[in-house]
Amino acid sequence: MNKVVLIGRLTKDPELRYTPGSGTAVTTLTLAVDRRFTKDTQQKEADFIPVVVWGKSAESTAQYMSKGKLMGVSGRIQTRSYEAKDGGRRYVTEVVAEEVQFLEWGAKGQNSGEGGFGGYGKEDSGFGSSFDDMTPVDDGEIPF
Amino acid sequence: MNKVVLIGRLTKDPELRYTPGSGTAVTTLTLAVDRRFTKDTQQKEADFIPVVVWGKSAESTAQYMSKGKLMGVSGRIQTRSYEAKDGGRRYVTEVVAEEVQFLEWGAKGQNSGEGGFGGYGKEDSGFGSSFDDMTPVDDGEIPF
Amino acid sequence: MNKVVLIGRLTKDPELRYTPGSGTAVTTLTLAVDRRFTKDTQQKEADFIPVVVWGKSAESTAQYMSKGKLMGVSGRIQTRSYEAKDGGRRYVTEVVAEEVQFLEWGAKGQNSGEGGFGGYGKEDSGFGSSFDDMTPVDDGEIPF
Amino acid sequence: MNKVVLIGRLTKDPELRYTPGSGTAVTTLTLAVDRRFTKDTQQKEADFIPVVVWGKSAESTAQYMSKGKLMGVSGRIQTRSYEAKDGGRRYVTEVVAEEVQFLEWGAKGQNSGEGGFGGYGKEDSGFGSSFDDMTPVDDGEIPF
DNA sequence: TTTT
DNA sequence: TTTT
Repeated sequence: MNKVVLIGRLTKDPELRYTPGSGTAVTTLTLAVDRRFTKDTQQKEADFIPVVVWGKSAESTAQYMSKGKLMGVSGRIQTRSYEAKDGGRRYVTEVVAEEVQFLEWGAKGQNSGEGGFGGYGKEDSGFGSSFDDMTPVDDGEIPF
Repeated sequence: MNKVVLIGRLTKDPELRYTPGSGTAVTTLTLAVDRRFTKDTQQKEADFIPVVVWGKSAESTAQYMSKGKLMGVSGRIQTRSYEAKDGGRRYVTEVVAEEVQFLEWGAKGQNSGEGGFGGYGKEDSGFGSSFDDMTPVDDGEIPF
Repeated sequence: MNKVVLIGRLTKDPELRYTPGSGTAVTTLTLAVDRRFTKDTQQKEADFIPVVVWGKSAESTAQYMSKGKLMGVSGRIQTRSYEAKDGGRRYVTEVVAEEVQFLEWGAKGQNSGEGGFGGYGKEDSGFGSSFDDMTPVDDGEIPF
Repeated sequence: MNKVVLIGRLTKDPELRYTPGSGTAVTTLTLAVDRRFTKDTQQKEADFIPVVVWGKSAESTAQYMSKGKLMGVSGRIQTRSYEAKDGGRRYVTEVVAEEVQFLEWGAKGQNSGEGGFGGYGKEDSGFGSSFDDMTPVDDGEIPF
């Protein structure tokens, strides 16, 4: 059993790539998730969690999400390792999305300033989109 | 282990009560949670999940949430039974919230028509509020 | 978003049926999940959560699980209603399994008394089985 | 919202330490969690997830869990960074336990061979222990 | 109607 | 650096 649910904001615009082999879409992003217990002595009050999205959802995420937008993710924790430039082994722990839900909309460039929208609600005819059509892909194919 | 996470919309305004004994606040509501696999033959495409919120969060929920607003809930599934008016035993399965997150704001009456707000985003100075200060209370005290 | 994870014990042997239409296997069971906060004044210290398992996992569950065995389940909460014999509408809230994990093994009849096994560990060559091949089926097909 | 549930086996005996400041107990361990979709081409079929347990549960975990034992954990994902010996910044993503459940028992040294116990079931008078009395502690206090 |  |  390996289950994760996150609600947080993108720290940057998501990055969409395609695997060299099968050409599967894969989007990477980092979610800033606010902590509940913000002790005053605790300087950092959010966790910055790396997320990987595969398949059609990867493309939707890259299209509709951008820096600062709110997003729900469910999935699992994955660990992998790679060789760093200094020859050392680095260990990566990240969340592989199984379902994504857009809680605020807005592509990159939108909503930046004078009056773009950005809310998510009745007025915007927005609704939480939920995707689940991701194709898990072999680890070896990850292009990063 | 008994863990639940939901994101959904209130089907009605939340109902705030206080326990007869200790006077603890308790709010009940129903979340409509959209299903992911909407097969065309499937007429109902949401689940309507009863949620109970205790303590300070109960009051926040009653204050800031209303019909149609989007809300995140984590908690656990609780079952209990009661005697119906016809003398039969009824079994209730509901979610007891441990943490609530308001993904859209707006009290009852707000946002109804001409131009109230309702979005949740930077423009609205909105941010996802997360509460966790609920006091679990004895089953017997539930006033419904 | 609608996610549930449970670890609990079967209150009875699971019941395996097949849908009239497509003949899909469906197993129903109830998990007794111990509560964490057992206040002394609280007489009931477990929740009894109805679970539905579909497809190949339904058959595995019926085959390997029995009353008292420990089981992990992940899935989602589903609500539905039906007409009771007295003509009244009854509302059901249950967990639909997406993944099951057998934490103790033992078919019905096994492990009952003089020395059957029942543990789950190295000695039993047991390992946690995890299934995910369930076929969601139309609500209307549920044969109960 | 930041929720995690894991069921997996300890890759090594857990390590119990105490924070220099307040003397709070903290146990670190790694859970090997089997993946569901084991594609044949995929050499690694488990994720190795670092877990931190605080407080009284830290001591229980160190006392009752050991290499190979099966354990359930719920909690949240935490990220932090530290300076490596080579001067570079390293980023750590780990799970902070909020609840632990021992699905197999056995201290270090026990269950090693000829006939130690290790199962978890009626025969062993075992029952799933669930702890939740952990005291979250300041990041700066983590002694590693 | 409940499990250890 | 990994468990069954």
